[in-house]
Amino acid sequence: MDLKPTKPLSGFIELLPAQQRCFDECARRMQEVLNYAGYSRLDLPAIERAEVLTDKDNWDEIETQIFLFQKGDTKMGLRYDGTVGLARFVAGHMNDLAFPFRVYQFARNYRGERPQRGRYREFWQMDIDVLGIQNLSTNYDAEIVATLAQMYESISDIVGSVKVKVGNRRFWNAMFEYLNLTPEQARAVFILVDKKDKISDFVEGLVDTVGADKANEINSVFTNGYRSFLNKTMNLDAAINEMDHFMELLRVMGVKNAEIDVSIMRGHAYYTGIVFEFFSVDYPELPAVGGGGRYEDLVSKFSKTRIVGVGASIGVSRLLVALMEMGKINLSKWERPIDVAILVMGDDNLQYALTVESALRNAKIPSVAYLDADKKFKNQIEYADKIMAKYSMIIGEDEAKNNVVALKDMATGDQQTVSVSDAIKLIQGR
RNA sequence: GCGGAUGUAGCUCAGCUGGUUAGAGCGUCGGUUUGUGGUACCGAAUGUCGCCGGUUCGAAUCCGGUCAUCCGCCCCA
Repeated sequence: MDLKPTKPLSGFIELLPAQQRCFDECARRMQEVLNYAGYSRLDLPAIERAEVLTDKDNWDEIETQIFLFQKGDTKMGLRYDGTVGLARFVAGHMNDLAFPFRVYQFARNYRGERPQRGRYREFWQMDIDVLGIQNLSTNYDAEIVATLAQMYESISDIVGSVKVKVGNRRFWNAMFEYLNLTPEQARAVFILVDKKDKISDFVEGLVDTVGADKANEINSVFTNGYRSFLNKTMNLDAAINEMDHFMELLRVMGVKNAEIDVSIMRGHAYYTGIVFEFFSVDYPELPAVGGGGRYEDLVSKFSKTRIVGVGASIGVSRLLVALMEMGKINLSKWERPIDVAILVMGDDNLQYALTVESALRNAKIPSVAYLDADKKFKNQIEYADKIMAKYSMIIGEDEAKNNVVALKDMATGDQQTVSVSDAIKLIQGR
């Protein structure tokens, strides 16, 4: 008989138990930060109607990378991020929500594209949004960045520290207006700036697109700084002041490692103002590990009410799984879930062993009994060793008869015969 | 969709210019007298050498195709 493959599909992730415990702990800490920051969790369906996931505006971008399928006459697909579902949800439950609405999702998302390092077809993402009706102060933009920074900080002992780079779409729109670019030129420059760090012929590209003079001015944003465009137009002033105010708020909220980098654009069509991306300081080879920005009219395809907001996401898989695959996360503290292995010398002693196991578990000591009680002792203690139990508790005829256990410290090899209650005290260090 | 690399045991890989029954380490299972592990020793199981075709007396090895995986590009998080 042909054996079927044991590997998951390309781009899908499986974690080993210790890795999963580490992942869960990181997720727990980040969600704890969100709870204190007043965010409610939303757990939406992974599958949405195809018409919800796609529309004519972004069909070309999305159609090639989305998992689409059909049941009967219903076309559906797997969500590729949290934003679309959130927009649908908010539009449908506006009466039940209080705005500004702070909300997060921690969920698997799916992209059908070809995988590469740090990019998966199924991945966990933490989506964080603040939504307002009609208006929402850009102060929330700063607050959400501060919240993200705290989330990263909460796991920095595991994944290292991050820095955040801040850009502004509004600044570039004002620039394009100031330079009188055609929409086609603006779009081309936008893409060039977005890719600036990746390409070597940035300036040449600008010259080809807008001519030498304007290319020079655009490039001077990076050589002389964005503030050199103050006092040119009202919109430029507004955008520049917005960035400076934003950075001032980050400073007040204690965000470290924040800097303006106007080349941060983010490809998404829906961002309209401040945008930001988080990068690993300790592992600069990783792509952005999170980011987001301000958007307008998110909900317009579901509702006539104008909803604006600021959203961000943390690529949890990208960050954690990539580091695990690189061997950069010390998993030793996640590899020891069990404190006590109860070794049972023969079926006759099983019942007593089970009462001991219950006593340990009631005392909140993670413990497992080796229930193949007729297996050789050697196999049992090898198992205790393999799961890295701190203690073995050996239960044979004598122990069962006298209501005691032989407690063995697996690191030192020391062994003593004590009552169950004394064993619990010893294990708990009292 | 495009380009590059790689497909041999559960895992990591070795097999030089084609030559009989295909190897190592790790892991798994068993054993070194059946209440003492991490070390050591002995033994065992497991492969149609990714798939199809071609060249050849003979192919894991050479050639073509195909599929898959990884890396990169496009695009994106």
